[in-house]
Amino acid sequence: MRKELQRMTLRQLQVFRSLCANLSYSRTAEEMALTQPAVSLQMRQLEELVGQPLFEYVGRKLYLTDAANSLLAASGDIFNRLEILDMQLSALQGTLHGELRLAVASSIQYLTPHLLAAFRQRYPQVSFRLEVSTRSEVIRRLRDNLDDVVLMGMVPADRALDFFPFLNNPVIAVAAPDHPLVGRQKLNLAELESHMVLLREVGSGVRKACDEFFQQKRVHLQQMMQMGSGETVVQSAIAGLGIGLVSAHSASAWLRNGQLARLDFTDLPLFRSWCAVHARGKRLSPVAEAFLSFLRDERALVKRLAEPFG
DNA sequence: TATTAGGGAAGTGTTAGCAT
DNA sequence: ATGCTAACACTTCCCTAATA
Repeated sequence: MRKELQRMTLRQLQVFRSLCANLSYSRTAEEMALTQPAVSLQMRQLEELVGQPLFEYVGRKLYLTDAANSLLAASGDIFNRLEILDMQLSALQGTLHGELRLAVASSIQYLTPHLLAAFRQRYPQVSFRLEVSTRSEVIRRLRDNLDDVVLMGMVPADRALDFFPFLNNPVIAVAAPDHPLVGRQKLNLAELESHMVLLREVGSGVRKACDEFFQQKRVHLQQMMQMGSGETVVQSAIAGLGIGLVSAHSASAWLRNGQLARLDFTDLPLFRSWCAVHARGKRLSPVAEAFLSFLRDERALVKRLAEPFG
């Protein structure tokens, strides 16, 4: 490694990251409680160590150079590592504290807060940053290493991922209480072919599971509408648009209060699993490790938490 | 808005002297 | 040998004021 780089200080990187975010020397100075010349000087010295310019002006606007983008990514790693160290040190003193960064696919968003609450009961010093996104967005976040742990169904086949299932994710058929199929027992899947069926959007885990399931069972839907989210499928079913196929976790509240009825198909529910996922080889923080152990070792508790949603 | 100059305060590293 | 402390020099940080 070039000797100069090793003389880079954490202070310089802090200022650098702030400047990258603010794209203004004076705003950075304000944010870091420095004077503006101090920021300017720190950056000039950092540029000297790096051996290349980090910022350039085009007109009045400040832009990052390629070197700055590389440094930004590297400094992100460095500060993440320090955060992990901080957690490790606190774990050595007997308490686990720090932030768990979690991204979840939208269908599991209702259950997640209950998982977090139970986890926090055990580790009261832990805080959370929760990101709720679509399945494809969650996959992108996994690739960009933006979170500690991801919860999703239908984990993409990718060798670079480590995952394990921690909870059943039943996909059920629901409809408005006045739907003609409500009340009939042991329905055959072929019945779906003569009714309007509401499905999640392509790319969602539930949709992927349904498509594979129908193909396997040789069911060919005649009338189908695609909705943008589990929430919308549920609301469309309530509104009487048709039969919705959704994760039981997203329909439970409306099943309980009677706005939705569950249809009794012999081949349903379709059992999939919720999985905890992270990039293989990722250095997990102690908090992330503890959360994964919690999901892995406390199946009974997790299952109990999920019951109101099943 | 960014840079430069000059200076005080704080931090860091080196050395020597002493104790264990 | 090893560890601790104090003294000193050097470096770094960040300020104000002036300037491009």
